[in-house]
Amino acid sequence: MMDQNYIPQELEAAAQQHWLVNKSFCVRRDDSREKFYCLAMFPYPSGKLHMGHVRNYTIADVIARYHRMLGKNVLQPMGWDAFGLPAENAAIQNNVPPAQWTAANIDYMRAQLQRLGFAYDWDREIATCNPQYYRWEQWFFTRLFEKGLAYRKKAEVNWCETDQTVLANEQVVNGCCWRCNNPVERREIDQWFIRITAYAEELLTDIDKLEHWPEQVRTMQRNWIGRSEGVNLRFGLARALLSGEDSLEVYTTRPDTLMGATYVAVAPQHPVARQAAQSNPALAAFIEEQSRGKVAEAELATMEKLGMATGMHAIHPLTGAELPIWVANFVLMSYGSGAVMSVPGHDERDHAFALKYNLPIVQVIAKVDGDHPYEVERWQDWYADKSAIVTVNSGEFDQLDFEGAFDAIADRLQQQGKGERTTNYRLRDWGVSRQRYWGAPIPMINCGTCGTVPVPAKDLPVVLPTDVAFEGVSSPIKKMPGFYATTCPSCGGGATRDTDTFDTFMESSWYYARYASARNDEAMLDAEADYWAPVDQYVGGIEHAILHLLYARFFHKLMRDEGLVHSDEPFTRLLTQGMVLKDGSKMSKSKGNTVDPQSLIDSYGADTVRLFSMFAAPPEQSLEWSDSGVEGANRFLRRLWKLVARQQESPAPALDLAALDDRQKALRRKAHETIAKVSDDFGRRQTFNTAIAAVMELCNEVGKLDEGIPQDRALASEALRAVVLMLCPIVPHISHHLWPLLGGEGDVVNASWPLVDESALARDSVDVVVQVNGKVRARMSIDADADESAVKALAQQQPNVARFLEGVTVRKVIVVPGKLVNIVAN
RNA sequence: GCGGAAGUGGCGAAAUUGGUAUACGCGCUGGAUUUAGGUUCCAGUGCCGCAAGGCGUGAGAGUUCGAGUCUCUCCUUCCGCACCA
Repeated sequence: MMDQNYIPQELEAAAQQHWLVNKSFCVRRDDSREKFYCLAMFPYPSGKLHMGHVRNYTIADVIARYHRMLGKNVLQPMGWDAFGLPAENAAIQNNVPPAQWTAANIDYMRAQLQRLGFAYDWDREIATCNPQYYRWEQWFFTRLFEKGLAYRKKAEVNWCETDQTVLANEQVVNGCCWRCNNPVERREIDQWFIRITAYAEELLTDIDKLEHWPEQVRTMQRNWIGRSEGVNLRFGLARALLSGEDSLEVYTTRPDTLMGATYVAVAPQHPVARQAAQSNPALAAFIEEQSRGKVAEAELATMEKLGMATGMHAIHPLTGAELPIWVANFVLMSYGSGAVMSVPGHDERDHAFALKYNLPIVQVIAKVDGDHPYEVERWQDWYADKSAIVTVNSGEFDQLDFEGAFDAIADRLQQQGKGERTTNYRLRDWGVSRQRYWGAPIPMINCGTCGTVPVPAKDLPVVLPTDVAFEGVSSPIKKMPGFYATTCPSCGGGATRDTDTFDTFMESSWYYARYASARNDEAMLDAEADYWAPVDQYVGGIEHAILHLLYARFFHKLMRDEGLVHSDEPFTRLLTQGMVLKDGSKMSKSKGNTVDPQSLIDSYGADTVRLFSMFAAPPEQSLEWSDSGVEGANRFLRRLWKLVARQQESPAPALDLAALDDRQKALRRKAHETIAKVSDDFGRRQTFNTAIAAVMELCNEVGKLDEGIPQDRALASEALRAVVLMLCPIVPHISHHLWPLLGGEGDVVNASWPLVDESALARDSVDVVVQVNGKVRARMSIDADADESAVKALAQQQPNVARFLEGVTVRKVIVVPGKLVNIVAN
């Protein structure tokens, strides 16, 4: 006899123990079934789970369990993005080595995940700080180096003084460090880069293949890669530079406006600017000020245009005119060649700059219909519309449309060896060196004789020492000769290791593939990875729309080209879950509006927390936290428990379909309509909130059945079995216990998703709404197979309809079969 | 500035293909059970109106027999990018 009261704590522990002992979610290759790889973005082991984790992992778990019930071979692994700065901060604050802090956090959070009942294959668990994991990353990096895809260069980087480290462009948010929010400085330092720009075109075009990704993410990646078509062209220099350089390269997407160029502007860091500054202290001071780079980028965009003349001149490649070269604060050294041809007649920035410094402004583009005389303030309205413009004041290139002018001028430059068509990208190569301790050591050795030498595969991994003490904020291994002193693999002489570590985005760029061959110590990836890849469903936060998801796509292509996998993209379907809010704003420690999942699990059980998370909003939308909503979720589970308990009191007879009356047929129809709707919500729409609502409706109907009537009990039994199956992915623990009580065989986690009995959906009669001029005036129940003219006649006979038709003429009657009749009359 | 998403009861939300606006849940009101509180159960709950009925999906227009849904203009909020030549 089952307990009349729902007590989740004990039954959840029992279910979890059952799954663990039976290794219910440990999977291996099975070619007889379709595979399904479901993955949630792995957590950073920060200490304990927060509500965002719970939501993320619940969504993925529901999807994984649903596909398992469809009969697929489902892999859902879990691991730890274990390297990173917080471990060092904790080490410095609490005097605990990062490795120890991280391991303790992992143990605690693993227990929390298990307490939530997630269907993970724990045999595949990985932690990126484990040398067995990062050795393959080190090996792969040396392969990239050998292929010329990884290189070292001195580069100006974003330097965070607080964290003592370099940041990727992507880690600079509004000119400040993404992590500590302090202003970022610029410094020149030796760095390792990976040539992501070599894959820019493929990364861009393959976005089109990601049809099951949110459009928002695809757009963001397209913009980030930032492809543009234009021309690289060279202005002659009136006097050659000291370096011997006698031309100045610029990039433009609008060569059609070349005849309107009246000056050339270079970035403050440009060689031309530097040389000019040598004999011009005022210019030197200006450049120094502009290079300080303390200004947030958002302000930069709206900042006043500032500049100084260099006194140097450039020779226009087509007219031969001498144009002044200016240093301008709005020209970026990092895009194109760091120099632009300025066309103040048509470019807003060039225009503002020309007005300010009294430089000539020439119109060379006109609107094609000619109705609109050129007005400097208004040209932006039509200048960008390349389909409706024509060149003017451009000598032999006059009266051409955009493409005509583009081609004529590009061809001319090409003929004269002064320029060529080019494609430019906003995307920069990926700087992966970090001057931090808690990361994977970069497997490179600097030898005084041989230069930079990769650590040979047989010597990998380069193990990060974990028994360290921090003095200040800087990396301890930089002061550990035991770590960095080594011999050159090439000449055998004394040499030093690189003491930098990899950007932690390196580890998260390929972990999804490693789960498939997590215990292989012979290779980075093997045939198992090829079997499971790509991930069929990836679930994570929108905050990774660019960084992680672009790097992972890049890595997948690198691994493909190394022969490790044979697909082009790592994630077939992407679901970006919304934020968890409380009182209208994002839950965060700083706002003090967090809810600790652990205390909720302790008081209500994991199923209640899971149910609320899935019920309160669709997965992509933000979720407003509500304590009473959690109560409601728990109340529903208690009701469900009681419905099943009531079933246990007297056994249900076999269902006798022929004996059902209309009321009973309606209930059975409701049950099967619900199965159809919930299947669609789970599979196609991924709207679990409406699926749950539909199941609740069905339960409300089941509650109205009369247990004194044998066939009512039979119907309740059938409906409740379907309810338990449909809820199983969301609330697996209670389902595990209710399933055998309802006569289910075996573990419910291995049961099949319920099927719709089409015959149950049939209707003898349908309810139809009757409108007069679009307003509902009556409802009528009619035979399901009534023909249209009969429906029209019946509709007009409804008393309340007839009342509204008095004194007017019926003009038209529209019939939507099975739904409504609209009588148009006046 | 550019790009994207959204705006529906007191609240979270639903309405999937242009066809009954507000399903489901929360909250609230009344009632039953209870010594009481809580739990549980029953009934009610968009607004105005005694009713008939009218009004109602950010604002305004349009298309249509019919618009939360489509088109245009505008407002607001959130998110992303931001001098990219």
